[in-house]
Amino acid sequence: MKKQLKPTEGELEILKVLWENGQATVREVHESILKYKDAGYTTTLKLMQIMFEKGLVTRDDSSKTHIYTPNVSREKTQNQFLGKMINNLFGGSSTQLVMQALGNHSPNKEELNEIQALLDNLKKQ
Amino acid sequence: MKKQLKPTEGELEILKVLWENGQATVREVHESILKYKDAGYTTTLKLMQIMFEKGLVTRDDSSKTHIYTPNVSREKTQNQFLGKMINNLFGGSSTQLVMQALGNHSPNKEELNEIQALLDNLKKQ
DNA sequence: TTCATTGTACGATTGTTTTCGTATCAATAT
DNA sequence: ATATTGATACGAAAACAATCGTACAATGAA
Repeated sequence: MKKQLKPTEGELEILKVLWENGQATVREVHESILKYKDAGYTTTLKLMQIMFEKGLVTRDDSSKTHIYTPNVSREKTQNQFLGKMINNLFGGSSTQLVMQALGNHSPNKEELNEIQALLDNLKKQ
Repeated sequence: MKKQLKPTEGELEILKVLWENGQATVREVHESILKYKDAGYTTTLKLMQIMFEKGLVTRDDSSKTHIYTPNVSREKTQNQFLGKMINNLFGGSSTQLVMQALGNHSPNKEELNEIQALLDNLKKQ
């Protein structure tokens, strides 16, 4: 198993769009990013090309407009970042991270129930 | 209120040591980092000097060997990174992050109780 | 056909972070 | 006194990330 490389900040923004859409063209990704920040089209393009070289995405270049697909799972990437964070910032304790996240970004009733359900499940083991 | 700048990866490693020890010399920080990765002493030194310039740490240079103290709180930094992560990787849902963290780094019984307590508290509101 | 539009490729520049070599100073031991 | 040790300062290079301009190809409309 090859160790997955850590996407950069900019790459993450692109992956986010790809994860949400399943796949996308450069144009689509770019439009999506434009909604919240300024950027040149070729900048996004270049980044996506680099991501392709790195293996973070695959692409279908059978037609003129290439279609990109994420090649790393959102879950794996989430865990990668969570792990780093737990180590660097929470002294290795995932519980600390959970507590801090819960305390600061209070979930609503429904979400609380979801978490409760998961918690119950963990307790059973 | 001045917006706190986001420490880099390397800066975070140093802050980690400072947070754990309350304060430390360059030598101490460096020894600590050596335990898990290779690095030159002057590299650590330079980084800490830069962090001083940025205001991430303060230092007491009254004696030859300077003593560094963190100048950003661990909590604030944690939240800063949590927030970024929730946005970039968890579609804005802190609950998703919590679920993922709980599911993948299972806490022990005691920790489960801690979380339960916090959860109960949140439910009351 | 010709022109405008919409794409990709890619080199070059800029900016940021990390790394390291060298100079230098202070304290201490010989 | 001088050499050694352990510290800081700092410039410069290396590595990495992001940005952009320009060239060029394909497509479709006039």
